Amino acid sequence: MAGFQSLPGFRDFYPEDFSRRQHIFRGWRTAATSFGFQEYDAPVLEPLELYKTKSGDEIEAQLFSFTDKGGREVSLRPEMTPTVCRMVGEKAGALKRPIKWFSIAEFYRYERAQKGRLRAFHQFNADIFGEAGPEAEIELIALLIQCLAGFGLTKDDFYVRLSDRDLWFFYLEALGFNDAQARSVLTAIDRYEKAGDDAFKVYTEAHGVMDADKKDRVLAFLRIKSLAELEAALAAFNSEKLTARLADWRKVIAGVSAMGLADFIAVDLSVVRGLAYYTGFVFEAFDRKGDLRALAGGGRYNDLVRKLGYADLPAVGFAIGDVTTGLLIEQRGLAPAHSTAPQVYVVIGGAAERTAAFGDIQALRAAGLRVEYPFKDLAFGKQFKAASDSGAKVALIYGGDEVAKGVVKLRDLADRSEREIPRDQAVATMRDLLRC
RNA sequence: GCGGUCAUAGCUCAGUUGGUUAGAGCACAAGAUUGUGAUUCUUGGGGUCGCGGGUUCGAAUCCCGUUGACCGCCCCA
Repeated sequence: MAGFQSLPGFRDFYPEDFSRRQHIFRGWRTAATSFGFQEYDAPVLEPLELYKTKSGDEIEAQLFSFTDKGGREVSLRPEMTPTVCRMVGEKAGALKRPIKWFSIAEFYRYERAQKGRLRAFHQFNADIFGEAGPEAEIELIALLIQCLAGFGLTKDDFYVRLSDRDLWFFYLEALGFNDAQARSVLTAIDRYEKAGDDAFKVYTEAHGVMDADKKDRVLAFLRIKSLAELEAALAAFNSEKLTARLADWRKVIAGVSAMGLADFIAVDLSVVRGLAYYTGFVFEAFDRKGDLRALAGGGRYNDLVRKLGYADLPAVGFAIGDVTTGLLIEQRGLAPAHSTAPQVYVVIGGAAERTAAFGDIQALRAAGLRVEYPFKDLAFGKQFKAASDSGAKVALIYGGDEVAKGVVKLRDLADRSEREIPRDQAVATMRDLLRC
């Protein structure tokens, strides 16, 4: 193969691919605006320091970073959260609360590409700033569900696992773990589903063998599958912190249930999410069959805006990726066939008829209809095949007889019925027929 | 960053122990068909066999390197 390849992990979007991508973006945007979120955008290139401050120096290995011609250390954005925190932080004093924003943007990570994970990908991000209570979680979880359900995906296709980092810390504290030990336990929890008992190796190396009774209680917590089980597990502890967290859990579950979305969510404390800046509820969406990577992930990050140098502003947010979402839509056969097909295909008899047709074609297009016609004179048979292949609903036929009579023949391409309409009513008739 | 599998037309693939000019289906284009589309038939364009080197009289085929894709590990904001 001569010529050039695209860079590893980067994709070309041919019209068919682009059409699928637009379908996904449209679904996300429709969901977000119906929830009252406002769209924003930001630079693709940011100071490297922004990401190091948020995630630590190790993050640089995973970034598309370089030194620009002015000697600045910069990076293509690997995520939106630090950027949106900056934007909100800069104007925090002037923004009405709650701040509900979303974006659809491309991100870049210097990682080995795998199924469902590329070096350049798009994400939908939604965040709520300025609301410390679980009302923000209810709103975002409902939006996350709608961002997938809007494509026709159901509770049998995906679900949202809900967990809570604060709850874990309070629970581990009540069991007698110190802070360093608790962090190490959470790392093990994160790996437990995949690695089994080996997940505790790091803990054992750092803090010695865990007391068998404590470990049982950690693993029991991990297996909790419902709010009722959670309440039962915590009943024995007389901890104000745990009681307060439990009250928030009841609010979230009750709110989501009242929206009729209970079947989409599962209590699953095995979700703790890798990086440590999450401060409360965390959640991830997965496909039910479990053969894809996570569809979406998010959680509360109350300290991040302050950590970046701005006001103390509570926040919760999530992101959905286009790659995994696209794979799931594809797998379930929910991808649309033609989203930008012409509505009208104009069939033209010859050179003289072409002149007549052009006037009407321009008028129809100016009226907002999607209209297509063949560049070259073709046999009628060819033109009807092309009309049918194009996905158009109707054909307008400009033959010698029609033009002479001042009419145009309108053919329904589905049932092949035909009728004549006066040329001067073509635009009005077509607008009416196609409802625009 | 580490390991495994793979790479032939736009797509899916065939190609014998190394042997002449590398094939098929689909797709695309033209014609049969100058006023009616999903059929059929005919014809056509399109390949430096991922790239580079080596072995050989001769390489799509064997060897080495390299690039990319897929799978797993690390990581997953």
